Amino acid sequence: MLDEDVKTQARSHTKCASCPVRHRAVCARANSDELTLLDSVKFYKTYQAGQTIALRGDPLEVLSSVVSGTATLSQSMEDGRTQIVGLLLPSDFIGRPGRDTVAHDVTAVTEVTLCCFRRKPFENLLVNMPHVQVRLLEMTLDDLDAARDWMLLLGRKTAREKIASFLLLIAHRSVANAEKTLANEVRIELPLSRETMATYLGLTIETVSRQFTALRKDGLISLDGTRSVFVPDVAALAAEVGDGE
Amino acid sequence: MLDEDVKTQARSHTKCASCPVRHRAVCARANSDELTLLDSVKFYKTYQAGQTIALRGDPLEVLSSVVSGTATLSQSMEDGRTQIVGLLLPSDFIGRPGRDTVAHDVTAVTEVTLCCFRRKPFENLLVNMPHVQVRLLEMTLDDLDAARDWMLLLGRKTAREKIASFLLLIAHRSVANAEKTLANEVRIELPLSRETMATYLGLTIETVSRQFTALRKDGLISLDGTRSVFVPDVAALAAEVGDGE
DNA sequence: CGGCTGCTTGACCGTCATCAATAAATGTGG
DNA sequence: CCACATTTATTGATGACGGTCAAGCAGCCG
Repeated sequence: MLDEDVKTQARSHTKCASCPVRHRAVCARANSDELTLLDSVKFYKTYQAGQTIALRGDPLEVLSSVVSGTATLSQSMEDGRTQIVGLLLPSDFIGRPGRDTVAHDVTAVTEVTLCCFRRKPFENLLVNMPHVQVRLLEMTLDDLDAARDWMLLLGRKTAREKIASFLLLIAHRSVANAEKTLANEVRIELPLSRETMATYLGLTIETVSRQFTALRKDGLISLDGTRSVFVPDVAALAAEVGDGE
Repeated sequence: MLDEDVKTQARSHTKCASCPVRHRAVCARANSDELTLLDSVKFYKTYQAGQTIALRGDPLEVLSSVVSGTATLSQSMEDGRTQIVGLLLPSDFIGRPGRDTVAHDVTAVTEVTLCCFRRKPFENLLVNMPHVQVRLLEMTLDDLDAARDWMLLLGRKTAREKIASFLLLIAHRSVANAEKTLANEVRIELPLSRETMATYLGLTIETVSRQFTALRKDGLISLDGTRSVFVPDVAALAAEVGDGE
């Protein structure tokens, strides 16, 4: 992990009890004893939009949960072709106990605040935190399912279907806070630029842009600026997905 | 899971001690106590090539390890487009403790023998098998890394790169038994048909076939029949991958 | 107001999918 | 073991989808 350029306020602590991701993150099922353990070793860290949080191959010294903001996991080829292999939204876990190097590049796309644990102490504590251990397995399995869903998107879906899938994914994840169900119409605030979306969807920026225009002309979405999307008929957009999600 | 058409010899037991995947599967780190527990509840089951092992949405009653043969995990859209999201080779684990329905279709591509555990008893035993629990998390994390590597392949690689990546993947996995390193030249026995490869690589069968002939004409591989590939210069083939694998 | 960055639109082209016709491999019954 | 049928693989012709290159446009900040 990179330490430079970290804001000074970054290392402020916050009580777990008032943590916005307390009930969704790796600590979701922790009992009070476990929470006390975690609380004693955690520290916050904030990254600015665009900053690199970790690079593949780096020594893996810190594990963390996303508290706020959006980050990406990505994988690159030598010639620069890049694929985002995971979106990291609040409550997502970064890093892998039992491994000593970083497997994928991690980048902040908005300002990101992480709740961090040094890896070794965390691994040692883990044996005394069975609920955390179980939650970690559960979250990893969820990530695996999500990755496999994305493989269908990358391998088989058309550009239009990819965009529709992405919009609905963001819609779902942003209401996940409250209820799990979506209204008939939704306003979505995109956390990603066109370029980042393209990298996530296995497309180019031009194709992403064209598909947004096409969906707008077809009345399936309307745009307010470039980051705010209004979906007047969620079911109609969902019909563009093909299936699966 | 489907019970019909299962061979009668299928439920024969085999001692764990003589199991070919004893040191790589979910039981790899099990101590003798844990192994005794597993041994008491496990049963073998064999599926013929082409048989469906489980379908998405089915109640998830059985977890298992692949003992021999090859199976696929796949995800389909309503119109029939299908993406294979995981190859299941000997030692791989099938199913997910803590979930009650099957997440992906599982299909035998060769004759497959599974070492099965009923889910509920297995989950109950799991709390008394810490080494199995840890191994399961480790294997899940490995699967996640593999899935993410595949996302790069599906999203960004050319057809030629995909085929080269696939050949090397199979080469690596088939020598994983012995040492982890590859010789200068390798003979690969493909466990998959052209069609199944296409479904795995996000291509069509025609494109797969064309790329095989292209690689053959370029002297990077030679074919003996349709399933046996000889790679005279592994490094040369690896140079076709672009990166990553 | 200019300059920057990010987005959109257009013209063109390449890779891979589609459709279609062999060819090779595999299986079956006489 | 060979004729025949069926499945699987290869090869060809053609076209569409999305990539590439390039120009214009919009929002943002000094």
